[in-house]
Amino acid sequence: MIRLLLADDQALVRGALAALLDLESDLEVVAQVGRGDEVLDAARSSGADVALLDVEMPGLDGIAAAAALHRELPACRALVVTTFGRPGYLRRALDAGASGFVVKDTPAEQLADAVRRVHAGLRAVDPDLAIASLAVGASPLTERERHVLALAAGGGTVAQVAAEAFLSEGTVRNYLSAAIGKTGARTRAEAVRIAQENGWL
Amino acid sequence: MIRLLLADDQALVRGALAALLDLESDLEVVAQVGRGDEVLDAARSSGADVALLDVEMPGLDGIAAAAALHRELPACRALVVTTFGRPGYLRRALDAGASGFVVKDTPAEQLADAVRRVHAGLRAVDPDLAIASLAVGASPLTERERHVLALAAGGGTVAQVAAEAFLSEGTVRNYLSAAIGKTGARTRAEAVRIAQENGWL
DNA sequence: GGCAAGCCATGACAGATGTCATGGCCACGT
DNA sequence: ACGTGGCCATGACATCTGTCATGGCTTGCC
Repeated sequence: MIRLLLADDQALVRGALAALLDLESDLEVVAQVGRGDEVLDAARSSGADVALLDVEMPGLDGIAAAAALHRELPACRALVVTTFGRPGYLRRALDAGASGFVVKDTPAEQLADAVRRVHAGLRAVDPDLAIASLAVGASPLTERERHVLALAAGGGTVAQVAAEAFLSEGTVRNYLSAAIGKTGARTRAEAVRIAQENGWL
Repeated sequence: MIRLLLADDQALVRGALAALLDLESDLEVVAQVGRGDEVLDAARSSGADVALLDVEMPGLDGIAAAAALHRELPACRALVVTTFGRPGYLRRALDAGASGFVVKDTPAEQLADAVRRVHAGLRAVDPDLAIASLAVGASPLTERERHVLALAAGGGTVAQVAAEAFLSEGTVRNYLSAAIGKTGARTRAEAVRIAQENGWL
């Protein structure tokens, strides 16, 4: 019997996944949480074998939660389940020590298989996404560029971003310009969109 | 026995919801689709009593699908189930003839109740969201302003938007300026973000 | 008809944005 | 030690954006 932990901020989806997985005779949902920062404690106290983690969660995102699990509780494997098949997410999830990565587009029948593969010590990765990840590659942005672009993503002006990042306005403009060039965008807003789609923020 | 149609583009969520609802003795999932433009046909051929519609779907969004159902097949009630609790969505869904509106944050137990209420001819609406919808009110944007802002949301330059909308650049700037003013934003990007959060696009 | 209100459309102008050239600093290979 | 390449930081300049004033058009209301 494989013991499962579910982490997803949408209660309806969490409950529905629990119902789906409980139908399998060899699977058992032993814990459910709605925040990333509750994953570690819940995994410890429930003795889960596999944790299904959504990427988008309050408190701590699913990738950071996977990293924490891998470090503190390596016996509990992490399987990241996400809405958005952004290539950068896959790479970051694997770097964080996740054993599997599944998009919510995949047929329901394959989820239980992915859980079993992960529990057996194998990897479970969406093949299409793996190819896309290779094609897109790692983020071309430097740390400062990423940071400034993330601040600008909120829609604030250069002056606001400069104040938040403790940089001069000219420097902020320069980083944004570099980010625009590297993403192949023509405006700041387009650069934000492209970076988000690729999971670079 | 209430007959259900599920429409959600994420196969995993769709399957999981089906598993959850099939656990209820008085509910039966008779059809599942992954695109909005397949809803009407599926509802007709399956004779569903209630349709659970996600808002974000390819082909036709859930709100438009609800409108089509209401017009062509009034015997089948529409219950909109969405990830994003954007106030504008609720208003537009009700205008389109939907009988209920549920956010995916709500506890799983309440979904079956919402289905039963809708089937009984009652309305099922998230109370918090109803209040938020009243507070935000309808979109302050005119049709042209909304259209131009939606085009600009992609991150394109004014010249590109002007070409797509067959307007002069000055006019496009004027609409964007009006949209920025009405949303209380300070930049175009911020106006896009605010409009999206309120479901005005 | 006369009039006000609202939407559509445009151009001129001030201010914000994106590009470029420049320079300091650090790590790396020779 | 020296040069190379990469990242960080800044200011000057051309371009683009957002604001404003203006006018035509339709709609609804005395």
